Amino acid sequence: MTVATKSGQVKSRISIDGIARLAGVSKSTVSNTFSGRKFVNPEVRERIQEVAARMGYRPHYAAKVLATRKTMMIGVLVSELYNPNTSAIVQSFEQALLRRKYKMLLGLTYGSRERGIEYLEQFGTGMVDGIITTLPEVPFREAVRSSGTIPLMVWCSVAAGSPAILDHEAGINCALEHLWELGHRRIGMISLSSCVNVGPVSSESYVRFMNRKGMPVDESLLVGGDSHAQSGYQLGSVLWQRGATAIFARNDLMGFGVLKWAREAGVRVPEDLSVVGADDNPMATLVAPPLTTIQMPVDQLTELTVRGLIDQIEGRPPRQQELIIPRLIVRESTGPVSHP
Amino acid sequence: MTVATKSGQVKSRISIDGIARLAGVSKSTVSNTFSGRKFVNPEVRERIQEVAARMGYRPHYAAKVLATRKTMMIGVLVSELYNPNTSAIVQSFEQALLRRKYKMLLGLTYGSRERGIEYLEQFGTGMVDGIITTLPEVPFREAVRSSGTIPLMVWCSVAAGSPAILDHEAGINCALEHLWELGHRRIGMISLSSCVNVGPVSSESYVRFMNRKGMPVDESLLVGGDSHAQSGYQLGSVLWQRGATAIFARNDLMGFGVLKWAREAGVRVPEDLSVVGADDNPMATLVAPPLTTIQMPVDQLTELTVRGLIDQIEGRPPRQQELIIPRLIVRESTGPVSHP
DNA sequence: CTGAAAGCGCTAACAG
DNA sequence: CTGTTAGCGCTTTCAG
Repeated sequence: MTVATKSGQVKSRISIDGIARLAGVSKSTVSNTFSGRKFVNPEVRERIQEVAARMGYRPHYAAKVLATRKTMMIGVLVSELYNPNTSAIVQSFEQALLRRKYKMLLGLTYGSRERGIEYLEQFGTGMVDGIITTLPEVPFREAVRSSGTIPLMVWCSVAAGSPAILDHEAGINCALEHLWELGHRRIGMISLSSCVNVGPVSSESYVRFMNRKGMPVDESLLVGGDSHAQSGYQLGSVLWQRGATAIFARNDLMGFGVLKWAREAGVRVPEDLSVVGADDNPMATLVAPPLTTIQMPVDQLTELTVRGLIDQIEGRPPRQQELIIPRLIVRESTGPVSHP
Repeated sequence: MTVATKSGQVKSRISIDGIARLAGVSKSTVSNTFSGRKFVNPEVRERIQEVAARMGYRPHYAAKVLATRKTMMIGVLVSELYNPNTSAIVQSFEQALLRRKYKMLLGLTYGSRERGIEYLEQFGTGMVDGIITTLPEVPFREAVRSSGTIPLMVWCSVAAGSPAILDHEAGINCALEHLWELGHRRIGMISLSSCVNVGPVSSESYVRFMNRKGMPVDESLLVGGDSHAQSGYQLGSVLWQRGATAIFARNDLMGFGVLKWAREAGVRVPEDLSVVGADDNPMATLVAPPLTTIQMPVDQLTELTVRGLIDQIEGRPPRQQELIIPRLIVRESTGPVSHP
């Protein structure tokens, strides 16, 4: 094909035939020297490479894909990048993928189911070799349906037989136990309202914990947030008014929000109020005070899901699902209850 | 092509020929009903759509690309997603791109020139219709060379005739003027050491500013950071020891770092020390105290560069370059000098 | 309005 | 070890 550039000259992207002709060999030989799949006489190989370099030849991606049925791309779907933890996940995926020579096609949906479906359908046209979705708003079965026959992995989903899942209940116990030991008895929790795919709901774990401690549960201490700082900011105030001496936010961003509210309201953390988050968000050390949190071992989780996906793409049998146990990271936002 | 799934059944991805045969029409008619480029008899069209739906047909991406030479993908290159401001940029690109039906192939380089080149070369095989790079470590000319003939836009670059650039000097003046008015005379600045493509160096602007004020400049107040919070953390201490009463960090992440250091060192912000950042990082309202900063109008910048790129892809002439003037956003990290 | 045929650029048997 | 020959699935003239 020839392309006219604005400068008026005509640049023609040279193809494998051109190189073959110029080097006086056949297409297959050129193909072989580039793919390295077959041995090519060093002399001719060099000649070919020389010509290719001179002409600025690059094997055309789509043509290769069409012939080999391999795109070496993976579609990754997340809601948005506003949460630094999500960015960390995306970044970690990119690394895990690149290690295996795959590239990442990133789709953001901003919580829109429609957009998610749209992306899945497009990915399903053979745009990618596999898909990873973290979308809470589109359940596994539907994701599979929209994407067609492409291998698909859903992030930390209980339902989908994903290769790795986080033991949320263990994480919750971990946080609650920490607070309990510091003497807190009125512990507020801000859970994530919209979390499909994630297994048992946080509040159930909370109730179980309190039962185990022989403690009656005050339902008014259990509220649902939308994952953004803003909702921590609002709910922090609510929970404080209801007499909480500690707040467990189910993600760090909301934890940041309660920290911000506390600061403005003049309640001291951790002297007056303890707060723990969850994620181990990259920013958790930068807020004031640095946030105690339940760690999410991002790299481990992404590595396992990518490995699982590639296994599936390459036809290997699925491995045992791994249950990742989160750990507590104590920083400065938690301390003993003050007894007035 | 047929694919054997692990369940033993054979799923064959149906192609346009299959649909044509089943619907009793020719390939071109099927093609036309899908692309909508030509009128197709409603009856026939419906029959085709019915068959296609029943068979789960999807036009194959690579084949279409090969035939049309349009990938509808744009490669975006950034160093990493650790800085929430970078994430905001990426997110903004995704939106601007999606609005025009383009998808985003995201490459991260972690500051590695090699990785950047590698990505550019791969993009250059026809994987994308255009490229946007924000990489400071690979200069425009080299980026063009590695990517071949693909349209390429570099983020806010002075050198590259990009459609939008930030007026850095104006931003610096803005910050400095604000501090000056608050009575600060010993103002430390943490600039970004590795910023190619970005125009005049920050320290020069600083010197010009001070000259204008008739103020001798103390070179020891000018230090270079690496853009991460850690370097703000260290350099904050250094600058404080050198007697700075205010610090201007050339990005918010470093600003967060000096805030963190100050807090640990017991220096109060803004009573003892004022700090201003630059970016208007999404996290700037969440740190304590909320950071005064020089705004980077991310959406505007991305919209302009995307528009410029698409213009170039579709052969439209380049438009006038726009100079974006950043503005000051005053929050709580700056205040009047204290005179001891 | 619909069909036939010729590619797009590359790979993959299969011969030589 | 190298060349020949078919496609991969879709678009696109160009006739009918």
